Amino acid sequence: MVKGFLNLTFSSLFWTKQLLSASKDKSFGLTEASEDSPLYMIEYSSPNTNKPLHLGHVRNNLLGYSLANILKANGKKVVKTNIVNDRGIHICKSMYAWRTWGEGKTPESSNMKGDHLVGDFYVLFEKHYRQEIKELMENGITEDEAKQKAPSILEAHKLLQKWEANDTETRKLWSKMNKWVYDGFDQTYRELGVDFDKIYYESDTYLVGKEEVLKGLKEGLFYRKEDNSVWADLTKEGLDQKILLRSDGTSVYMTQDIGTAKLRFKDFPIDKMIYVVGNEQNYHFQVLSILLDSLGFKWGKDLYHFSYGMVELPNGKMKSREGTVVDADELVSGMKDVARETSEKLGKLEDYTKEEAQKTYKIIALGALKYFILKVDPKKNMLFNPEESIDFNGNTGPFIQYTYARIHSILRKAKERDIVSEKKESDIFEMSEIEKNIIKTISAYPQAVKEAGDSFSPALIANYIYSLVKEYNQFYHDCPILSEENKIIRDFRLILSETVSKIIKSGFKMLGIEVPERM
RNA sequence: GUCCUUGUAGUUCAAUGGAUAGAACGGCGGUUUCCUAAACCGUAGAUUUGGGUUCGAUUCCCAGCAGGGGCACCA
Repeated sequence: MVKGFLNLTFSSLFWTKQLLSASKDKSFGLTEASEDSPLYMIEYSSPNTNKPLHLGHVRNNLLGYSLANILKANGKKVVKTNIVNDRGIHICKSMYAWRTWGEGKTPESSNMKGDHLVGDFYVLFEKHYRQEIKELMENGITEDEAKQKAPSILEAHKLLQKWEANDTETRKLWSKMNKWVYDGFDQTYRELGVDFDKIYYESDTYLVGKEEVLKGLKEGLFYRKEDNSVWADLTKEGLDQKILLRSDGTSVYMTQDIGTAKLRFKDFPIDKMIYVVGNEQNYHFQVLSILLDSLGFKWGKDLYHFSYGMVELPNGKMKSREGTVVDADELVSGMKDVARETSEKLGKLEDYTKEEAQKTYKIIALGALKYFILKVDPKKNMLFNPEESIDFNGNTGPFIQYTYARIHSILRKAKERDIVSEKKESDIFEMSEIEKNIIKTISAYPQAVKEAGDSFSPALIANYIYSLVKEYNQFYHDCPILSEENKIIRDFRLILSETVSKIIKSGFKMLGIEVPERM
């Protein structure tokens, strides 16, 4: 007993038993889903189709994908879903700009990813729009009025109305441009290594939401104002009034989310619905939960808003209008360049073919990016400095990948020398403190997985893996493995190393990060 | 204005009410005839302020200060 704490020591035999049980278990720390496991649906990504994905989406995508893996590892059934906001004024702005100034440009003709092309027209729209507002204001019109009366915005609204009225030509243009965007998104998703089991489109769900709202109106849950708009009164819940249908009858974000939710629960036997959406929408989801509940959906009350923090840049928030966004595609390709340069400088992969090397650069680049983002508590805002943030040394993805690669280098050599380590309990040697510590950490893996699942936190996995690797590197530095003459100790250390690498791979898989055999 | 949220080394991040607040980057100083030095070791350096609860508070409560976000017929 020291200062009221009970300090226990265990024998080497105890620790070898712990290690062997972890080593022999093929899915150590993981729980398989069974027939009656609950089904979790996770919505993430949820892009608008008027611009390419940026750093904020990257955090969302990585968190959503990782969360899905973590829940699977905890024995849940998981359906990953994406709600694509494919309709609305934003895409109409791009459509108007393309039709007006696009000169028939296509992704092929301009050699551009479709999402970037469409995004450029959105920016072009905003530029013209701002100019028009400025001119109107110089003619003595108030800012509010100018924003509504500018010719560009009137045209965009006209397109939106035509879209809602199913105008053939408008729908054709809309389909064409959205298709460009989807091709671009698919490429980015593939690059990031994220995927979905089921994609919903708001153009398919908004009418369902509208029906629900009108039904609620009939039942007296909502009320209609003189101007024909429909509202929910949430003052009883301590909130305010919320608009559900505009005076022209068109639906808003909230309405669409109600429709999407209804469709999803019709399509899947969902036990828990998780929305991976930024914390700027906390209020929205609070309201959505109440509205779904009052509309009689029993699952409304316990929907879970996985509310993550914003990604900030050194000079503040990302603002698309001010051009201070970090583009997802550029980010990834920049990371790959740095990975390649670093690797070439160190001369590590000289006997690799170009393809093999390229593949490894990608694994390292994405490892760095993903780990950097996922190691931070999802709930908190995080700062991203494009110049300094992504490092390959220290507490980083590549540091952990490097440890994995070194272990596998040893395991390859062991194989070459036909060494087959005997997996049997033994206490005939004195284990070092660091070896005991590593086994202690290994034994804590199942608990770490469980806690990450309970608290929906990829950061816990990242931090766990880091501490394991930190300990292992110390051991690697201090203790000979293959060159250890005592075969019992050598085999023990091989098993220890192999088990650590297995956990690195398993934990990183949950984070969506791959590990290289060499680097 | 109102509601929510965050303040920890120079910087970016950790820390279930519990032992000496833990890392990384950056700084300074070391380690390579030895399984990958993208590694390892040493060193200096921090809980926003003031109250309260508690045997014990970075953690819980109240107030101040500072940052971020919400309160749209945007999504």
